[in-house]
Amino acid sequence: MSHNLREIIKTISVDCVIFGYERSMLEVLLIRRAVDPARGMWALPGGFVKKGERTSEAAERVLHQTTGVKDAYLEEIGVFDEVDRYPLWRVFTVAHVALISPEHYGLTAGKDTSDVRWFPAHELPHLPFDHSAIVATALEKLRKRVRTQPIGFEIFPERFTLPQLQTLYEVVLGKELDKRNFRKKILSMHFVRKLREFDTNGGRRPAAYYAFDRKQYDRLKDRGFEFGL
Amino acid sequence: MSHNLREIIKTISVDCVIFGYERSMLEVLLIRRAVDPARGMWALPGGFVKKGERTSEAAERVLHQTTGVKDAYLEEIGVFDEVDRYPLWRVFTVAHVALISPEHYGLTAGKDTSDVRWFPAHELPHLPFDHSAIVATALEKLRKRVRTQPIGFEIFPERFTLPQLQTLYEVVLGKELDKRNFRKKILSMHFVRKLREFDTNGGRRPAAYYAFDRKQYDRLKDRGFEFGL
DNA sequence: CCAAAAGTGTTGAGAGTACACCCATGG
DNA sequence: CCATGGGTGTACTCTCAACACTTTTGG
Repeated sequence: MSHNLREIIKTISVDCVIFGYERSMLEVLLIRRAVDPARGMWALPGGFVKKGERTSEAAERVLHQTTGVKDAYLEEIGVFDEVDRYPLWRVFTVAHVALISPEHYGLTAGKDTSDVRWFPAHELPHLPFDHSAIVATALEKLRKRVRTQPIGFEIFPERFTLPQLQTLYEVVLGKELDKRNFRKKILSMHFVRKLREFDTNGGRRPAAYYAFDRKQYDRLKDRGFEFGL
Repeated sequence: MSHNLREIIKTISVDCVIFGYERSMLEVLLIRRAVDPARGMWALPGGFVKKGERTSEAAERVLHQTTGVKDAYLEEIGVFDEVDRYPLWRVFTVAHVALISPEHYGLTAGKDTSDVRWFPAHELPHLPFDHSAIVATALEKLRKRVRTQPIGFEIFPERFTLPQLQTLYEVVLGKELDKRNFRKKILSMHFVRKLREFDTNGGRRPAAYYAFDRKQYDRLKDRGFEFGL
């Protein structure tokens, strides 16, 4: 083992596809690369793994450094390791997906906002290396996950309306859902509870706010239930 | 890039959990380690990745070397990288699951059979490193997979009986299934067709042999359907 | 009073589940 | 003729999918 556990391992990196949900859109957080290769391009946040660190820890570190968020949903998607994916030397990268609530996220916390930005997941700029493939895989993973366990907790602020939640599902799944069936389904799971507050924005009937019931939510997640939509 | 693409990368290895189905049991292929560390112990087949190779290719190579099988179902399960998982130096391993049909498998092809053996998946010997955790994760993966797409094609010989297929599912899922419901389900998918041959072994009514219909099977797999059992 | 989105129930079809008896063979 | 496992059908329940109108607000 190395003496210096903070030294980096140049062969192994992590990259994070960080999803957030804002303005009724699924968005991905990109950073502007400050160093070569691909300096100046928008790319996935990532970095090399350190000697005393696991890849999952490296991914948490990257997430924390770019967003200030800890303890978010963060999951490995897979290894990306085409031989020439990185131009300078051989790098194996372990890709991760994260879901965070932009509200929890202090984007400008100590950072110049000009080098970290949300982009709509379906209108990303051209990305360097194999980052486009990584994003595509992350989206796929998200689509599968959405079908086997509820999302929302990780990606939403404290309170939200059911139409907002529905829009999230529609964006992720890429298809429209029936309002009534969606509500029926969500409410039957009992992991959200209605608040006595209302979203009074706009010329329309106010939408009731809901909040997640953490206990129920965790219980359901552990059981690993089906979520057919 | 290195000049010698066949040189190994000592930081990254692959390990394969190779499942087979025989004697009505789900089995795992282990090899007896010929070198230190853990020389003489039964362990997962694996090896270091080479410089000109992807991890998926390394896994295919390992599978081919130990079984003679190419083009089997082989999928990444994840990275296992506890800092001290390997006693000599830091090694990140990318674990894979494979399903093969023991019939296709020339176990003794050029190999001394004493150092490669099937073990019942639920009665494995004590394994070195983190290999037990890898097997546990592989089994979990298999359980999930079994629910979203049919297995059998990869793991079964050319022809098989429905009771055999049912037993496979029971072993993987760890619960008994109703004969009638199972047959109804399988037959309704039309990816198996009945042959005019029968398994006449034993003092019982002969079981009809079936074979997979590759086209239908692939079509279903692509659609990614639900397989509730 | 108009536009815009929130909210609300019912019905029919299909899938899953539970369940018991007869059949073909080898010994 | 007996033991062993193979093979078959039906009824009930529950979940999913389709579908239209009323409500509340801001402008």
